[in-house]
Amino acid sequence: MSPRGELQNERMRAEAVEKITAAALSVFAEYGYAGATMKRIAERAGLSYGLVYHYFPSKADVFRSLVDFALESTIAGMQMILNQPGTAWERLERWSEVLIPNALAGASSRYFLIMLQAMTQARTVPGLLEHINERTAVYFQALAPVIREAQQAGDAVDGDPEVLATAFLSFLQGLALFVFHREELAKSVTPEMLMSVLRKR
Amino acid sequence: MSPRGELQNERMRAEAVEKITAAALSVFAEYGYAGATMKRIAERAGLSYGLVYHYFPSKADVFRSLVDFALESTIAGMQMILNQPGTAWERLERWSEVLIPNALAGASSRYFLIMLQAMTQARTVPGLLEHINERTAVYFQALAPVIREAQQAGDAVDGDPEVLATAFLSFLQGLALFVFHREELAKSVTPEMLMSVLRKR
DNA sequence: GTCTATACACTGATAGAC
DNA sequence: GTCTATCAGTGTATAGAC
Repeated sequence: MSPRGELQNERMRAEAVEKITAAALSVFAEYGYAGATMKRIAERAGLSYGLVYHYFPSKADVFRSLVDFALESTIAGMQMILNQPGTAWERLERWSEVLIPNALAGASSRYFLIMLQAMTQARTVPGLLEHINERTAVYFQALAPVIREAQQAGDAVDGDPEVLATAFLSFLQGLALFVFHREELAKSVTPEMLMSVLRKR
Repeated sequence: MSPRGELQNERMRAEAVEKITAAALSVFAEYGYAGATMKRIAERAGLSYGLVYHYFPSKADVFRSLVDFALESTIAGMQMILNQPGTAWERLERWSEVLIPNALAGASSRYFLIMLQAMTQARTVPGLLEHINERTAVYFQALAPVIREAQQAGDAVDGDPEVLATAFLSFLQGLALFVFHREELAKSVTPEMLMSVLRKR
């Protein structure tokens, strides 16, 4: 029997981590941080209990990695869209059109749930709250100037751009929550409704 | 020593239940259902561990009583305001003006957090999810006709009234979430912003 | 790299004294 | 009515075999 190549090992590891991450995503979204168990994550991943600890030092670290991915990928997506050409209002509209399906359907909707779980009950995870506050600040830093630009163009309603950004993001997170309980209704909410928070009357 | 009167006993019980409820409200809001412990609730109430179980059969029951109070009191408040005289739009505005401060400040803001916790991670509490879905249906049943009336009067935007109600309530719940992380910003959100979701353009 | 078995701490709930 | 002590169950994390 020839020894496994380093490349093959790397692939096995990547696959295991992938399985654990996917399972953890669904378990945390469903049960919350405290309610989720490592046993359940291992089962849903189809791996043994011990192996999860081979790849992640602790339950908190599994959760942190999910939160980080959720934060970084949405931030990257936002910045990409907001930096494209077009008027400020058009760029905000384009972002909404991406955001709404993401928050309400598909795999990425789970990440919105994870963020919700993290924000509501991750006080027990050391440093997580600070990290979230730090990274979500980026949303405001990126959004506020665009909103201000839209105000100057006469498209967006008057008011503190950061407050408007807060309203916008709150609305979005709230929608992700309602998908669980009123799925059909929540999925009928349109990007236009989200934009109505910012639109000049 | 004269025996305690029945009246005095009743008062002691009411006081203990009050203390437990207040403590549980803050602990559940802070840690979530699974993360909260009966020990912590007893400590925060300033009572012994055993006494909590003397008044509540289980942790789930403590939580359920909070969720129930949150649901029933907001439903009662909503129905009272929506049944007052005035145009449909005026009544919706009046409700928003009550809702925003409630969701964002004071003791009742905690109840919004409890509802959030219940909706995100109360799968483990038997029957709770069904109960929530049942009772929140009342919101839609009460809101939809008023929104439809406002549409006919030309004040509210077109679209399925239930979907609009979903957007409205999602926004509100999302705001309650952001109070924890961006308190000053969230508190600057106005009833007018909430109403913009429904307003005809 | 993957697994099973186990140590150790914590939590929900109960029993029984005062 | 209020308390302390305790039981049974569960959960995180680790050890060590293959």
